[in-house]
Amino acid sequence: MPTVSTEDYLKQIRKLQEGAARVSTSALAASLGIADASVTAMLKKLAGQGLVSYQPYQGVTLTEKGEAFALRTLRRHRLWELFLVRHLGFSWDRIHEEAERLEHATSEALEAALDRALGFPRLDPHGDPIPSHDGRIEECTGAALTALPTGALARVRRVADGDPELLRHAGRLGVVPEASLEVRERFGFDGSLRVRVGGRDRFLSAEVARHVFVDLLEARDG
Amino acid sequence: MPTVSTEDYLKQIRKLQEGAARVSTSALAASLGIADASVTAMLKKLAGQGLVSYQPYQGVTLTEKGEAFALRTLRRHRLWELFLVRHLGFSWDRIHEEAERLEHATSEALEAALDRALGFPRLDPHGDPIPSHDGRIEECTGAALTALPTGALARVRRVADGDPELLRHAGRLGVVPEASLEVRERFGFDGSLRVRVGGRDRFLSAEVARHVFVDLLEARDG
DNA sequence: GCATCGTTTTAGCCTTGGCTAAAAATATCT
DNA sequence: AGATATTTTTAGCCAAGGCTAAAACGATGC
Ligand SMILES: [Mn+2]
Ligand SMILES: [Mn+2]
Ligand SMILES: [Mn+2]
Ligand SMILES: [Mn+2]
Repeated sequence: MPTVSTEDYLKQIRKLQEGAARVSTSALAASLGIADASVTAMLKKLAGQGLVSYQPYQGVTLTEKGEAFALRTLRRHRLWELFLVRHLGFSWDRIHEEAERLEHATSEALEAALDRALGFPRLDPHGDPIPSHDGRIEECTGAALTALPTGALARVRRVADGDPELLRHAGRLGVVPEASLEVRERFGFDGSLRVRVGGRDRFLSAEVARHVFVDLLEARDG
Repeated sequence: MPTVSTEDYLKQIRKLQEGAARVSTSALAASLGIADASVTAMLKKLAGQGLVSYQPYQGVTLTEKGEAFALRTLRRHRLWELFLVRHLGFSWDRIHEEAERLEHATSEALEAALDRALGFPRLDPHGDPIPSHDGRIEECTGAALTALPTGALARVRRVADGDPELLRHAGRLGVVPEASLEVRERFGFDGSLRVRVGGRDRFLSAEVARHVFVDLLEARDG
């Protein structure tokens, strides 16, 4: 049985591994808020358990076993996030820290019960894919909203879940997964946008637009 | 913030304190499944935090602060138990170990959300009282089923939650809180009973009857 | 009143997962 | 290449929460 720390390390390594093949000690330490030296020590333990492949000075990668545990924790995390929103009335900017704890207190049976109660969902409230029970996970598709031309029609697919304040802001504007929007105007000098969403015109800063990912429905001139 | 161990110790001390004023090191150790020496060490730490009053060789009692934490954990435990039954389809004999972990992963906000989703319940699935948010808890009333005379009509108030097998058995017989029953026959030699419950006659061993607590509705001759 | 017995504490050890400061390895720049 | 800067590891420390074995305490019995 992995510990809470083990689960959080593996989950974080997996996240950092997207894009870069090897994860550096310092990157992992910074993202976990833990001292570099402590991470070095932990990586040796994880390697000893066959959860990561670690060579001194060369960073880490997850083994198959490590990735399976990482995905199991991520699945529980995202099931809880959706459950908190749908069944307990939480707003999507308050669920991350709750799920961060609940994911470690979730048995196989509870995971299955959550999944069933939610109708075997494929996406969490932020639009991120929920890994399947047997460890498959869909790719995150969708282009950043910043990439859309004026006049484009698109559907929001996902909003990056890193910053609760950004989530609360986007949520108030109606920029949530499944929402349709149209790019009305682009301000090149600062990268901000005016979009039509939920029957209203909204201004989105570049900072917000960078964190919103969409599927293009139609590109037309404005 | 108390740790998981702290919460479990305080909860257990409170439980053992019912009936006996002071709780002995060995009783606590035995009930937690931890070595006596480890408990001695932990009690010193808890005393240092003002959570228990501890004098060497004299056992412990909870302080006001300690009792407040104990009741908070117990509240979360019982809210989760009820939630698992009502909203996640668990049976009442499988909820204890789940709640034993979830109780420690529950924020103030989550506690409140559970309470609301359940309609501010007063009893858990076993009929045990749920402490209020401000730390009040009702007494466990009700007489043991073994004490009822033949012909008595009663309503089940509570079933002792110590043994999952007993719970599963009682559940299958329909002996659950709120169920009405009538004592049809008493077998003095072994203390077992025949009762009418849920439209059927059921035999209850003394072992089961000892763990079922009822409110007497009417005592009449059979 | 003193020896014995069970309970409790002390002593010494362990693992987990943190920390800081210093040393070593790697990367970068001239 | 050599000097310097950055990254990573090592060394040594700590607190929490366990363990066993031995010593001390307190209750009991004679
Ligand atoms: Mn976590
Ligand atoms: Mn999410
Ligand atoms: Mn617990
Ligand atoms: Mn209960």
